[in-house]
Amino acid sequence: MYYRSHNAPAPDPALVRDLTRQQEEMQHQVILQKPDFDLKLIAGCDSSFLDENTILSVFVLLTYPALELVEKVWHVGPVTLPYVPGFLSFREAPNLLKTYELLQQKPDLIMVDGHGISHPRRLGIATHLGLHLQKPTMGVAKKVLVGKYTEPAPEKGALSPLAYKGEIIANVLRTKDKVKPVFVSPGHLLDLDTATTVALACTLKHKLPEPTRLADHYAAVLKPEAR
DNA sequence: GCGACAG
DNA sequence: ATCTTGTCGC
Repeated sequence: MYYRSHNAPAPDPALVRDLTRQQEEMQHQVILQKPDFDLKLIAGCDSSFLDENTILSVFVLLTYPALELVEKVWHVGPVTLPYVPGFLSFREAPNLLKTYELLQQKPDLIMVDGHGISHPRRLGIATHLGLHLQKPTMGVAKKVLVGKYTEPAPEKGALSPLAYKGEIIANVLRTKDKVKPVFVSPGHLLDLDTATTVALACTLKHKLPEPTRLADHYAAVLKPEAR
């Protein structure tokens, strides 16, 4: 159960049961291994809302390791489900998948704003997208969803494991000196070490690595034009 | 039973 | 996610 403000719509128990079962089945298809790609293009994605039922999804494509922006696409669509912790993907992934189709070139890896396997059933939105696209994905979240960890050292590059049910599901990574760390986890067709290395390699002068930072930026800046 | 809870 | 004022530091 989770706490919700009194005006928020109560999630339908039957729906939650169905979505939970879907994630439990998808979980068996997740593959976590060293990728076989030669990382040349990396994508970042994020969403924002124009109103309660309209979502703006964004995908950016950057070169790696130079991190130069080569493409930026966005799409506006309706959202049906409410936000329920643990089921974010069912609310935001549909429109992100449509946006992905707009990319002229496809990335070798996708960095998602949210969690990968650091999720109750190892099916955060990054994993969900990876399974649907059959493409390597990783998640970079700003807040923890599940698991325990100790605060990493205050210097950039410091990290500590996020443990959940005896497994290390993510790395709590300090991407900037004395700034709150981010939670890096593999989504699909990737391993934790590579995800962590890439996250750090994509971090320039900000807390968020460039792919998700730019996607987040455009998700906010494009709002006026999107309406 | 009491908290915690991505975006 | 979104709503919001002032405030700190490069």
